Amino acid sequence: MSRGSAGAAGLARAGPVFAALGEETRLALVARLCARGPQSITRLATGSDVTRQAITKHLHVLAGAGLVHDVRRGRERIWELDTDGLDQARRWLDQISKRWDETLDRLKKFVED
Amino acid sequence: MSRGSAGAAGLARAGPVFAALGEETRLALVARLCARGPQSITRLATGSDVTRQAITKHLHVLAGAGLVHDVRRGRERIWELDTDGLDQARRWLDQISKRWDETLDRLKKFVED
DNA sequence: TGGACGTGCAACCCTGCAGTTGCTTTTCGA
DNA sequence: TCGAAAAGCAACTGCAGGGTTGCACGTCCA
Repeated sequence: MSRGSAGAAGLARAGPVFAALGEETRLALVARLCARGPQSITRLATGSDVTRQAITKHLHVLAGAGLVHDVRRGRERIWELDTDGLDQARRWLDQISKRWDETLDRLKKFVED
Repeated sequence: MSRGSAGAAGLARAGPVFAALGEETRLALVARLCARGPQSITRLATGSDVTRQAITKHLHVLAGAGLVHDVRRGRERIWELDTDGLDQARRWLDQISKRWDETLDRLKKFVED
């Protein structure tokens, strides 16, 4: 595979990221972490319409996709955003858009001949 | 929220896009459309490990998220990529990354005082 | 005009997973 | 040291949605 992050490998990496973000509660979680900075689980759960346990599960999914990571602080567990996963997904979208344009150009030339 | 596409409105739009891309079959479908250009349903189904009907459902989900659109041509229905949806998702990711950096800077200054 | 091809529609099965409840463990502070 | 706060663990429920099968409908062409 010599095609960069839009190939099979990049797809395999971007998949879990999109899957993680493709859920309203998790997307809201990411947005909240982004807006208000690193927070504990209970803090994230207050004001949310789901249970603390649900939040915990979602955070682990996000962590699995490389979107967040946690730091223990006393009896608390502080979660904060991880931009690496976001960059991964963005790069994939970039590549797809670019290659799509190239494909259209190729088809256009092919038709014109 | 008057902050552009990273706000609640942008989140509401980006959600379906991520949800659509957050499924292996659909992600592969997008990649395939990107690499080989516009194709009919049966063409997309051949070589895939799922049924034509499954492909059809996935295409409708992608269309709902503004990622693909279809054109009838005789008895065929040709599907092609729609970069608008991709751009939408990319803008959301951009905003999140940027605002996250700003948040970290704010927190840093707050701690240093 | 009839058969082959491409697609649409509807009912159905079943797995994954979001969400909850109840309990235990760990840590802080008075 | 003891109660409260924060989080972890495990079992359970319910439903959305991915996938299939079967059949009907339009379209092309020999």
